[in-house]
Amino acid sequence: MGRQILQDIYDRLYRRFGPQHWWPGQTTFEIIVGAILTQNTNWGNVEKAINNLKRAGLLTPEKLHTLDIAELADLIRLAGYYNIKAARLKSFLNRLFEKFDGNLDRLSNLSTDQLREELLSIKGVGPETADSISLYAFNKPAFTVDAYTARILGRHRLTEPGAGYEDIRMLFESALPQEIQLYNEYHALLVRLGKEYCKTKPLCKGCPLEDLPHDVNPEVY
DNA sequence: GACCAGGCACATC
DNA sequence: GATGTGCATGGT
Repeated sequence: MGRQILQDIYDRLYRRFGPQHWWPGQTTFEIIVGAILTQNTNWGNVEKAINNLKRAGLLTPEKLHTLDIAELADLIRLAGYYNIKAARLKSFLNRLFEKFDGNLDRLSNLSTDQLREELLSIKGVGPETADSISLYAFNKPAFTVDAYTARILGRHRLTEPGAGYEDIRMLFESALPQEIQLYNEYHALLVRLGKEYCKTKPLCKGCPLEDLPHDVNPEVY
């Protein structure tokens, strides 16, 4: 199963939606912070929280590393789960300063696999966050899977019902050329499709994949 | 006033 | 190894 259908889906999405210009964020560090703050959270709220940090002049590794965790939690309140996320940002920063001298370039020098392992060993960084940081902050070819991706593939019966994160990631990475720009655009397009047509309550009318075999029974996913 | 959102760690079976 | 639960805000 493979290359052909995944390439076809990509082509359909790109023709419909065009380039998505991800990640929405200017600096490497801003992308990392956004990746942690957006865990199970609406992106609009994340932007407000990031703007709070920007306005306070705190959106650098040094400043956030020094900042009191309670003050950090207060600044990111609008992103939800603020106590947990403050702790997660801190655990990333603690690793960055303890092992990499606070220098993001040193993290960037790791190989794709090494970086993935390093990120996954940080408490609060799971597979999706690790891959989105690898791909969008450090330009490594790590295909990023998210809830929309799993839902879309599941509804079109392109994955087994019990497929996990790694299964889906390997599906894409083995079927597609390992190109950073392709991975970047594909994930962003799947999110775009998910937001517009493939929420838990599906709106299949007008979906660019509407004529592919699919099952919108919520029991399936 | 439900239901949802670009997850993750931890407990329990 | 699979499944359930807490974490929290603002938008629809």
